[in-house]
Amino acid sequence: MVDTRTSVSGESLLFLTDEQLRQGIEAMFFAYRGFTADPDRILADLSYGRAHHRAIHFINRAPGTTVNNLLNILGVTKQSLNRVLRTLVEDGLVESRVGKIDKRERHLFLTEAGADLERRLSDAQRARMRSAFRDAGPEAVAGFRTVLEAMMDAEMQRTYTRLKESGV
Amino acid sequence: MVDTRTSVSGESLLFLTDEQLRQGIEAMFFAYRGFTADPDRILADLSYGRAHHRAIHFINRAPGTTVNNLLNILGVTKQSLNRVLRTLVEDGLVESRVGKIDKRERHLFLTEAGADLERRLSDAQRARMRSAFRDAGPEAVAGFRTVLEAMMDAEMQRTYTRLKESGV
DNA sequence: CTGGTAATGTCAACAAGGCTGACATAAAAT
DNA sequence: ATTTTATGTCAGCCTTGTTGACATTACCAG
Repeated sequence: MVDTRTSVSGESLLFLTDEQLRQGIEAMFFAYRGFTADPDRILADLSYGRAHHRAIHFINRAPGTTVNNLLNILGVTKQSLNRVLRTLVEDGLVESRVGKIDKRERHLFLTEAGADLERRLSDAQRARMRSAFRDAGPEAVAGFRTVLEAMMDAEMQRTYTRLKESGV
Repeated sequence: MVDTRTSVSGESLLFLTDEQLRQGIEAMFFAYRGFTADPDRILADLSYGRAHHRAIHFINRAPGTTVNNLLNILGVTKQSLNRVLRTLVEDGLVESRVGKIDKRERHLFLTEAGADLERRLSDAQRARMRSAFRDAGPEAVAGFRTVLEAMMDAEMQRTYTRLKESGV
C-alpha cells in the first residue's frame, strides 16, 4: 500500500490516501444504489428492469438512434439488447423504423406511451439528483461531474461528451 | 464554471436545470461502468462476480462482521449472500467463526488468500480512483463526495458514515 | 453484376445474481 | 417453556448478461 500523506512537490495530497480512495469507492457503491432505487420501484410494477430503463433513456435522449449506436452506448451484446428492445416494441413503447438512406438500419423512437414512461422514470430519478445537487451546491456539483468524467473509460468519455453537447 | 445567467429567487440555479440533471444521471451511468471495469476483469478469470467482490470488500473493511451486519450493508437477501459466502468459504478465502458471546452469530474474516485477492481487486479499483482524483483535484473530490453522500438513502448514509469513521 | 461486408434479428444454451417461500437448527431472550 | 433471533439451505423463478450459429437484407467495391 502506498502512503501518500506526505507532501509531493509541495502539495498536500491528503485526498489521495488509500483511506480517502476507499471512501470514494464506498461512496460510489452506496450512491449508485440510491441512484437506481426510485426508477427500480416503478419498473418493478411493470415487470421491466434496469435494462429497459437504460434503453428508454437513451432512445429518448437521441431519438432516431440506430440499434448499433445504442449498442455502443449501452455496452452490451446485440442479443441482450434485442431481447429488451423486442418487448418494448411489442408493448408499444418503442417504434422501430427502417432507415431511409440505409435500409439496413433501424431507427428507434419512443411512442407516446414510451415517452410517458420515460417521463415517470426520469422524474423520479431527477428528483433525487436535484435534491442531492441542491443540498450540495454548485461547486460540489461541478466537482462531482469532473471526478465522474475522469473515472470513465476514454471511449465512454467521448460518448458522454458527445451526448452532452448534443443536448445543450 | 457555472453559468449565472438565469436566476431563481436571486440565486443561480443553472446547475439544477433538467439538462444538467440529465448530464449528472448519464455521468453516474458511464462512470459506474468504469468504476467496476478493472475489478470485473480480475474476477472474470476466477469465475467470481461483483457479488463476491462486494462481500470481500466489506469483510476486509470490517473484519469480524456478522452475517446480519453484512446483509444490511449489502442490501441483498440472505439467500443471495449465502450463495456467495459459501463459495468463498469453500475456496478458502473467507473464514466463518462462531461468535464467542452469542454463539448464533458467525463472524467473518478474510484468510490470507482472501486478503491477497482483496488487495489485487482494490489495487485495481483504487488505481482508477486515484487517477480520477488526481486529475480532478482536491476541491472536485470534496464536491464529488458531498454529492454522492446526498444521493444515498438516509439509512445508507448512516452506514457509510459509520464505516467512514471506523476507518479514520 | 457479383462477391464481400455490414446491420439487424433470432434461436439456443448457459451463468450470475437478484428474488420469494418454506423449512431446519441452535441459541438467546422472555 | 415458549418465542424470537441468527443462520443456513433447498427449490424455483426472473432479469440480464454471455457465446455461438445462422438468416436476411442491403450496401459497396471491383
